[in-house]
Amino acid sequence: MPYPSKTTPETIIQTAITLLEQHGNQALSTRVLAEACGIKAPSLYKYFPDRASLEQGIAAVAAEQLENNIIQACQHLEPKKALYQAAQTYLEYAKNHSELYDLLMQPQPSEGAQKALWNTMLQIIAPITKNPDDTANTVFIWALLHGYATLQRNGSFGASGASNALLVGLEAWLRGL
Amino acid sequence: MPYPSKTTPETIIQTAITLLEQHGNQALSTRVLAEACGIKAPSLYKYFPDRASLEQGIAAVAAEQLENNIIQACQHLEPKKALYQAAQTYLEYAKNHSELYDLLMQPQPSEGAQKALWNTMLQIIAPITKNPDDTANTVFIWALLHGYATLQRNGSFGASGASNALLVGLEAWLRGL
DNA sequence: GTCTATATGCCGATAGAC
DNA sequence: GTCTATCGGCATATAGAC
Repeated sequence: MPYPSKTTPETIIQTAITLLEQHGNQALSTRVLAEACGIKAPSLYKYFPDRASLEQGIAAVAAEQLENNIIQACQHLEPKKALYQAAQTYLEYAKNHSELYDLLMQPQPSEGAQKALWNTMLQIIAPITKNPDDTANTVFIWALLHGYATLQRNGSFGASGASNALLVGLEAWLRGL
Repeated sequence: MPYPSKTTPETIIQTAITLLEQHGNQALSTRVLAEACGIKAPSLYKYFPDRASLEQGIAAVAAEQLENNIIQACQHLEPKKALYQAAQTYLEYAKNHSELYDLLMQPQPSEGAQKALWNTMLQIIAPITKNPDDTANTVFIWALLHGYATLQRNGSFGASGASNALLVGLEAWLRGL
């Protein structure tokens, strides 16, 4: 609660993200969020009509972060290198911001949030297959990355790292294209 | 509530699965489950010490169902055909029992439940790569299937089906092995 | 724009009688 | 093995004063 203490939708979302990454979405109640913002719970409703709209705002920020990370990491790389770099960036984001990533990938986020991600993936795939709207291969790569991110987070791979599994698989896929 | 009305852990789990698939895990409270079983909520605690153990029981049943479906569908198929068939069976189960599949894949299910799934996938992959313990490729395939299943369920692929994307990708991957 | 007070509902879990 | 009664807590959201 810095001294200027200006409450805006943006500051609320930022505070929410901080708490979210620490304790998960389910632990983020209106009361604790309001307290962290220096106000009381009912005051939040002056900025967001309900909880769903707050979560949409959070998801939009998360999508933008992930998108920017990928675009920045892949600039000026040749197509295949860009794919490897995008995959690594994607997985790192999902790992380092796992609760935020979970929220972004929930069944009903804002439609635009996931759409932005889709377009980002498409831009990575298109130069490789030389198809500007390669739906099938974009689906394939996104499914692979999302599945790997969540299974790794859940500990489903066991203690063994499985760290290079994705790289090996991607190489095989590229060879077989 | 059939007339014999014998309550056992198994009948409770079966009732829970029915309700779960209709309304999701979050809507499955001890009260509504008990009512569907023809008893009152506190009586459930005679069979399961807490909610977590109930969910473990449910996850175990789900894992067994999925495992059996895959094994049965792939019997006597040559390795690559078996992979295609396993993938299709996996995705169908995740689609037709989406709430149950969600529960199975949650961060903290019984450790054994997901391990059974892992071993099933391993048995599909091993004959293809001729490596009896091919961790890397099993990770790759499982991540692909899980990611595809969840993204499809979330509607992340948009209206366009993306139905053959997985098959096309798998073919490329097999060629590149 | 923030507050107090409250409505209304949900949850998991326990104690103890029968 | 099932019940009634209850504990203690959580949540989202609204009404109305200041």
